[in-house]
Amino acid sequence: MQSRTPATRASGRPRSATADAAILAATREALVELGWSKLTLGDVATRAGVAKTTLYRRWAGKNELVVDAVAELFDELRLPDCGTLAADIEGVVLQFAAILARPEAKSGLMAVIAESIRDDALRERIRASIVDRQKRLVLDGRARAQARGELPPTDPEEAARTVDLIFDMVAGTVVHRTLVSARPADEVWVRAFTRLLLQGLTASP
Amino acid sequence: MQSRTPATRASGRPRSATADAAILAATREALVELGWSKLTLGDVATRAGVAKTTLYRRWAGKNELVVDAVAELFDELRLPDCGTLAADIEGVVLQFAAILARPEAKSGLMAVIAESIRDDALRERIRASIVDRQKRLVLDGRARAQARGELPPTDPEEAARTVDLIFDMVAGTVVHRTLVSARPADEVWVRAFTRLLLQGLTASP
DNA sequence: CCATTACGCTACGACTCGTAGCGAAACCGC
DNA sequence: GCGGTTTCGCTACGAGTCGTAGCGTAATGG
Repeated sequence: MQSRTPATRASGRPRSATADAAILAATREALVELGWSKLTLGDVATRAGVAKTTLYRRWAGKNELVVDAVAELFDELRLPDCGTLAADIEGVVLQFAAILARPEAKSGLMAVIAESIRDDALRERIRASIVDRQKRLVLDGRARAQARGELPPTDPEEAARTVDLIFDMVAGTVVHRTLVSARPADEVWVRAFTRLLLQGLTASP
Repeated sequence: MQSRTPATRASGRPRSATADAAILAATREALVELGWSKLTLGDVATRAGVAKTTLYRRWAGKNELVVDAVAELFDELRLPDCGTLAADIEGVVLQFAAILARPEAKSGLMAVIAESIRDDALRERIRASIVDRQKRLVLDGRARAQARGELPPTDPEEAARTVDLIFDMVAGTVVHRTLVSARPADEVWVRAFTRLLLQGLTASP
């Protein structure tokens, strides 16, 4: 979404909002049927019922389009309040895993992340529209656990550093399980993962 | 490497082994300079000094070629014996992070994993030549730690299940840190990660 | 020496890309 | 209503890549 500042807004025919929605939906549909590599902008345009040139007027290319299409999948992500830190983690990880289980997320997410390695602007777009919203859940969850007394209090500076680490552990582990090991992150697995994350390897069973 | 079973081996001109090495090296070179998306087989062939048709005789396509080229990067991965579990983990994670820091690994690994989502044969190829070797390090490291008495003994069945989880946590976290968060997995970070992995979130500082 | 396989080279149709140009449509302020 | 402005749909285009076929040559083994 390239937000058009009201200052820049001039008179003229406005862009169709329904076209935006149709294009993004068509992109996800094409991701499911064709996957990333065989997805073409011409095909998406046909599916959405718009001209190919309209796509190029709004997005720089395939990468940016897919980022926006996939980002909408993560809109539903919420931090539940289940009473304990363990339950909160299990709840949010299960939501995350459910999104990653959808074929349009699998096909699109890894591909755009791979592309972002040589494209800083794309990485920033992914960070702003996908990653940061996930990281906020970790931040909020940790703050809530400290308020409950489940975690030892730390100074804010130390906490910020740790949140980055925890975030990489949670998101990275679930992504690896789902996309590399290609096995489902179901309730049994999430429980074992949460226990390991909270208690560590050295804890006795 | 499509191993030719000696039974199938017939007479005729043998395939050039030096050509194989030149092609894989050229592939990594192209990955560094062009990245995954702009890498073409015609370009690789030119760099390697072979004909484009030779490439297609040995590999089914871009995906399989890059898997083999990237797999060689992980040959150097070894499990050190540093005396303690914590030191062993830090050592192997630092090696893994060093490989992932190389641009040819960054550009190629995520891309082929993304492709493998819609291609089971490719996923199997990645598993056999890249993932399984990494997982073996976790398996050996855990066995050694139990022999030292650093981990509580578990029955072999339970251990196998846990190794999968630990592997996803270690590999997933390092990959996410390096490729998604795009920050270096240096010694300071690895120490903090190891501590969290061993002691868990609830441990007091 | 002969069968067999790999190699280098060229050429090819099919496809996708991203852009340009055009007329028509939709919205603004006057 | 009436210009000015922007978007839209459509068509067409050169450029680039793909994967394959065909051919003559080079390197093995029996």
